[in-house]
Amino acid sequence: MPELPEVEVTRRGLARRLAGRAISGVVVREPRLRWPVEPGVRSLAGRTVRSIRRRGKYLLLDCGDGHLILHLGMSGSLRLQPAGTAANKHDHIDLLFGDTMLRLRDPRRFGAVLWTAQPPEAHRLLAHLGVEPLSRALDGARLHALARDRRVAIKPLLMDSRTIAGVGNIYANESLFRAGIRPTARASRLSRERCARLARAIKDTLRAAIRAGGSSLRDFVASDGNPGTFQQRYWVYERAGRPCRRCGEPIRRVVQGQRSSYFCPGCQR
DNA sequence: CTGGTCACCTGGAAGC
DNA sequence: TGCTTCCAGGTGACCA
Repeated sequence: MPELPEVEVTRRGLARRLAGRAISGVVVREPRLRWPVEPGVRSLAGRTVRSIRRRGKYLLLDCGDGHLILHLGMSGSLRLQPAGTAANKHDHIDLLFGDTMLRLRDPRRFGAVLWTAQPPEAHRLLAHLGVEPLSRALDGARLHALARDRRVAIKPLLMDSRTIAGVGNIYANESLFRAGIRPTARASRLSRERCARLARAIKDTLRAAIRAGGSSLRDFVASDGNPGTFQQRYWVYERAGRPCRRCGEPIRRVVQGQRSSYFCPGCQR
């Protein structure tokens, strides 16, 4: 579920409450996530969380002598609750901070909790991530350069984390609508101008989603337990057959790389 | 290298 | 009501 905006909303909520606080205990109820939760994670008590950063869809908790790397997969959420709150099904891991705890819930268990003593950017899962979409590094020229020699369609390219980090299925679809580009357009055929438009659309879409608290379709809640509302503003995502909010033509659905793509045949070329 | 497919896992909705 | 099938915010591994 969580794409960049949901991870960023989570990060901001956690940073406000946890930065500078010491881990007083760790509870691992279910270590079978995307990768087994390493035994070392159970012995983090005593360390202080200095800061919380984000790279793509990864959250990085700086603990001084190492980083805790968190990923929410398809169905994960991180909530701050009073320590001692009864655990529900799928509440796999708690990080205790005195009277507060950070709790990972993840029904599908595609998420990850990893520890690394190396700089996190050097970790094998992060080392090959592409440009941060909200950074200045992503602009029309950069996107044009990334797309220029690629035979794939633009939509799967946007979702390829080695190219751009953090754009998932919802926001790839929504960004392409805003840019007026069909998801099936071949990346290499996009003009410099259309790439500039798309780069702006990606940033505008992600920023608007963050302001709305992210999207909550099934599972996602922010660290305070509140759902996001951006799903109410979708132009195309999960709107197949319904009229385009701009021109009225029915939204179409096609499948690319086993993921659903949605577009308006009138507004997107 | 590239592009395409499969696998991992659970739960909700739709179909019969 | 109950069973079956399909689908879902991700991404590493594997193949040609």
